[in-house]
Amino acid sequence: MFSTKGRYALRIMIDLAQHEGAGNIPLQKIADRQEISKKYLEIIMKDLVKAGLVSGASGRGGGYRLSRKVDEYTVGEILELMEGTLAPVACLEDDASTCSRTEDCITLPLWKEYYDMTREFFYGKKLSDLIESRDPIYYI
Amino acid sequence: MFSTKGRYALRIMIDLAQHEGAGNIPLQKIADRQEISKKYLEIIMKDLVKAGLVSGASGRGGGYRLSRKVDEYTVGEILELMEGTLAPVACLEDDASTCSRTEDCITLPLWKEYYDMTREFFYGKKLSDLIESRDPIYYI
DNA sequence: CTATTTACCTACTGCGTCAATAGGTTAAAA
DNA sequence: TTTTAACCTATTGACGCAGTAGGTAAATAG
Repeated sequence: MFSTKGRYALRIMIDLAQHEGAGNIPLQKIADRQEISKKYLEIIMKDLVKAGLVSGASGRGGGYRLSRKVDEYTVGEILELMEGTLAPVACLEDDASTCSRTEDCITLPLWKEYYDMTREFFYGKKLSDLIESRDPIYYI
Repeated sequence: MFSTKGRYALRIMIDLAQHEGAGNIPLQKIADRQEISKKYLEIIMKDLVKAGLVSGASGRGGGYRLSRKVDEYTVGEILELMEGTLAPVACLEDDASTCSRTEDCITLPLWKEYYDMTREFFYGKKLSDLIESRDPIYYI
């Protein structure tokens, strides 16, 4: 199960993408639109800023904006950033301490195959793919 | 991340499959071979028995055995039984109470597609597939 | 220069689930 | 009747998730 952090982060990124060109977006706006506590979103934003996915500006007229073009983000990198890993088992994590059974673990190839499939799936999806499939939002 | 329950259950089923024809397998044997506490395996076995995947026999000469042929189990049903669901988000669970955003949730199709892919993957793998790919084990 | 707006920072916490452990009772066979 | 093994109920420590609370720093408007 994906945690709220990963799911909310994705929704934040989509929200920012949908309001691109509107300058900096205050977090309160996103919180209102997405119906998520602003306080909690702060935690998620911190990670997104730290990783360079978005940039924040303080003060009046401040807020957040995407630091790249919408089609230059993959869903995979967003999820992996927030979840820590997309691996289905600990043995497959980057920093996994090799367990004694690794050599002839009969289930490892299964997990590996699923892991590869998962990464291909999420890294193959661009942020823009999620938005383009929807009807455009018009601002009057 | 899959929990130990799901992963251990799979290893138990593989162990039983590999020792098919040897009558009932006492849980202590499996615990020793898999290096997992017998006490903990009892919990998992209870679920497997309850679901009818294996059958247990008490008393001397007792133990557990598969209730079907090895190629009549899918990895998916074993994992889903132990994990409760394979859904990546709660909204997709069978008993999910529809949330207010379901109608125009922009991320739902993504989760749905991943969920479908996951189920196809694991239900497409038979227990026998995991074993046949390995060198046979010889008993002297 | 001051007030306002906004991001940024550190710390804390309730809650639930995971991963077991403990200690028994029933069933069946030698 | 003793041994073997499954079956059953209860308990527990640790950890992470999801969220709160309360403050400080930065930037702009007036």
